[in-house]
Amino acid sequence: MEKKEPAKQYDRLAIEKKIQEFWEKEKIFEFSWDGQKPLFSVDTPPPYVSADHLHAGHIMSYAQAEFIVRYKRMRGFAVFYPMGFDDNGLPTERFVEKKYKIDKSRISPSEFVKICLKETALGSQTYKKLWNNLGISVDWSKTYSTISPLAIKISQWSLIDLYKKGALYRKEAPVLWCPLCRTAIAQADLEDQEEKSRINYLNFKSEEGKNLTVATTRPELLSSCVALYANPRDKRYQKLIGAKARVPLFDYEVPIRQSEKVEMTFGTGLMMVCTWGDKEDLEKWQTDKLETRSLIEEDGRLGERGGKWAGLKLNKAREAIIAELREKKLLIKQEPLEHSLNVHERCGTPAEFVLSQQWFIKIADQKKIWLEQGRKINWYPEYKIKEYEMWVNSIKWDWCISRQRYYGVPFPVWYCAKCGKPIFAEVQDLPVNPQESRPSAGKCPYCESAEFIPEKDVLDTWATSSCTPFLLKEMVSEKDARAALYPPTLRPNAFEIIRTWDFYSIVKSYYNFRELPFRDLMISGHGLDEQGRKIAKRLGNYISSDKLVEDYGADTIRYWATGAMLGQSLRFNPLEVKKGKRTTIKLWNVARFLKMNLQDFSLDSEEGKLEAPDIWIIQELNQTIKKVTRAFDAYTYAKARDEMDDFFWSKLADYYLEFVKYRLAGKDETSRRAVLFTLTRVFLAVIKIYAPILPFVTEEIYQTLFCSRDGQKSLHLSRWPEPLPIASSEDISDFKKAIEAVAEIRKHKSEKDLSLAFELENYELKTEVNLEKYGDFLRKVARVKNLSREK
RNA sequence: GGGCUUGUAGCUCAGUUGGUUAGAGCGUCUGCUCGACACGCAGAAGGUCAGCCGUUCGAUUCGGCUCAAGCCCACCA
Repeated sequence: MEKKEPAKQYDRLAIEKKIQEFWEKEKIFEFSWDGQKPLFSVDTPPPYVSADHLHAGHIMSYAQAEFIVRYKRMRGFAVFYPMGFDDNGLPTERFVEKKYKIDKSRISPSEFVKICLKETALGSQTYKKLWNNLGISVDWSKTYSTISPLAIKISQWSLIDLYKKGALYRKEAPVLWCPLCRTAIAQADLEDQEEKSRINYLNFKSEEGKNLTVATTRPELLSSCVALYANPRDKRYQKLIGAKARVPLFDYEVPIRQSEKVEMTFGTGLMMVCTWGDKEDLEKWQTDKLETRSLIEEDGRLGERGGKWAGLKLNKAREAIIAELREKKLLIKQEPLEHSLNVHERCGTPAEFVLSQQWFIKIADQKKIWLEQGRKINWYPEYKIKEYEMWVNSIKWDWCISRQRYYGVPFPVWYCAKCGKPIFAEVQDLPVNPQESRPSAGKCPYCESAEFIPEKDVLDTWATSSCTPFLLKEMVSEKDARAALYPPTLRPNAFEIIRTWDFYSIVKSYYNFRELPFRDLMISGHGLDEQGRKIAKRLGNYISSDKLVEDYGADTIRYWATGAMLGQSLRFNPLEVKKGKRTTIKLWNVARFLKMNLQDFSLDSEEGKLEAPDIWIIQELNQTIKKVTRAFDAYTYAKARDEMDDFFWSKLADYYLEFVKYRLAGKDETSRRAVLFTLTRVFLAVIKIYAPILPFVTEEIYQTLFCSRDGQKSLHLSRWPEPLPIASSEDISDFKKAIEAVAEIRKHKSEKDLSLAFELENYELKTEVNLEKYGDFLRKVARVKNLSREK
């Protein structure tokens, strides 16, 4: 690099841009493996296509993982850091529908898919730009898309493998259904939402014609009622158990049954069970083998059984039925009720149960295995495993993976037109789209028929992304590396996808390979606004990530991201960002100082004689290196940053640099050389320990000052610092008294409103310092002519 | 109702394997232009470590309870 006097002010924009281009041009972060180095591979969350929602929280989460990546790279690991884009499935469809205001009934599936693909390409460009600006050291030659042929192939293979192993099955059952998205969904796709509703007391009739009042929040399901339940200990209803009741308005009989689970104090103590209004209904229906009177259609309207209300949407039907009940004096009363509903997390629509044929992966019966596998993973922070365990324990049903949508990974299966049996694609034919091809065998292996019906459903988006641990290695051509890259070392992600991405990955890796999907799991928290609220556009507290990086600079924003311990949420406050900016600039200025003094100096000459401050700073540095290393090893980047700040600001900048200025300006060449030797080595180590957090400014300094001396093309390819050897055996344990003395004199001057440069005529020290040893040093550093000890 | 997390300076957060005066940054205040840095430097003020009870010679730290906040799960008849 050309030798030029650095600009007086740190030009953050220009330098970050320059460094970014340098990394890209020189392919600094490209994966290469010699078969020897230990590998460190990262299974980064493939973000969704819609990049326009990115904010401080995303920056925080990706940066926190990236600190570790940069650290590991410098520790000598061959880092494999690919990036993926999740552009498949429902989230993408929802995004495209909204953005283009598309009514899917008026557009062909292929048209729609085209738009999805276009948006996907746009989205990945946005991400690439942002991550580059932020200094996320991804190997951009290794990117995947979850709708790419490779991803389709892998996730189809995984399914076929699961089918062969008996973990995948198809059945007709009441499944969780989103009436808006018109597809089956899984338990993990549900979210709670508080709802203010009403509980309606309405009259059934007993066989004797007496009123049986039942409380229900969902009168629209009346025509799917299949039983009433009472608690066997409830004296009011004991003699009714086994008898029948007549359903109002629809006038048919249902049995009255008993269950311990019925809360006697809730409502009237009589519970109406429908097929199917909620989980409880489903359970009773299953265990007591109740009649099936399915009602809700796939579009969320009442079906035929709804009588004159058939075809109405559920909420309309509810109002109409309540009106009729009221009119016929069958409605006794209404009470307000607050409860939470299970809604589809993608669209907020209350989930229903709809009877349909779907594909499932067995998970509900193997909770023990999932818990065991979970415990084998290293959780950072450790307590987050509780969230996983709680989720596993709350699983009620197998994982429904078929979606009645068209943008996604197709199911690799046909059904025999004659015998109806599923015929899976051959592994060597993958990827396949059954709608565009036929089974390669040509005929059904069971009945020899040659007619097939292709499966139209696509896979749950998580059924693909849960394959990323074994998809990643497929991007590498070297065979040995492939084998070594599975399972990946680290998975970093935010806590809300523990129950989806992490859990499903554990399931898939277990079924497919009897392996863990990753070794370490880093769970990040959320970025919050200044008041501690979630960041959301509708709250008006949203600042785009592009703007954040642009306004504050990558190093500064990254520094902010160290502010939260792993797993904790972090508020974004523009004022808080200051410290990062100051640190960046301070590093820059120390580099200028060093460069100024190095101009006429060759470091090829000998070391000089180290003096007490030199030994002291090296000792301090060595302690710091150890602490920072330990902290990064434990993924506690916040602690690492604290340690380096403490050394750099309080030891190096505030003290050491002040201690040595007189020696640098002085005539004693031996002393001067000792300073320069110490300073270059110490500062190089400082640059290196800051490199994972502030990669831009440290690289710039490395390039201008250290590149030729340290011998690496980039700081980020250089070796992590080891503690420096100290040749001298001089005991300097009393030097901290000298430091105290300096502080004392500084304080004295400050109290007297004097400049630190002001030379005191006389000063009597309170600090017990060895003046014979450090008197000269103190007189020069603290600027006192006559220095003595207080008597 | 259950689980997890959090509660420390005005604000954002460290910390304490139980031990003299509890730390940082931001903010505030007082000063200071020494050849790295005013995007700076030196200093100061500011805390019943949420509350109560226990264990202990000693508790901010350990245990129990209470209160408050956040997240998740359950409740949805």
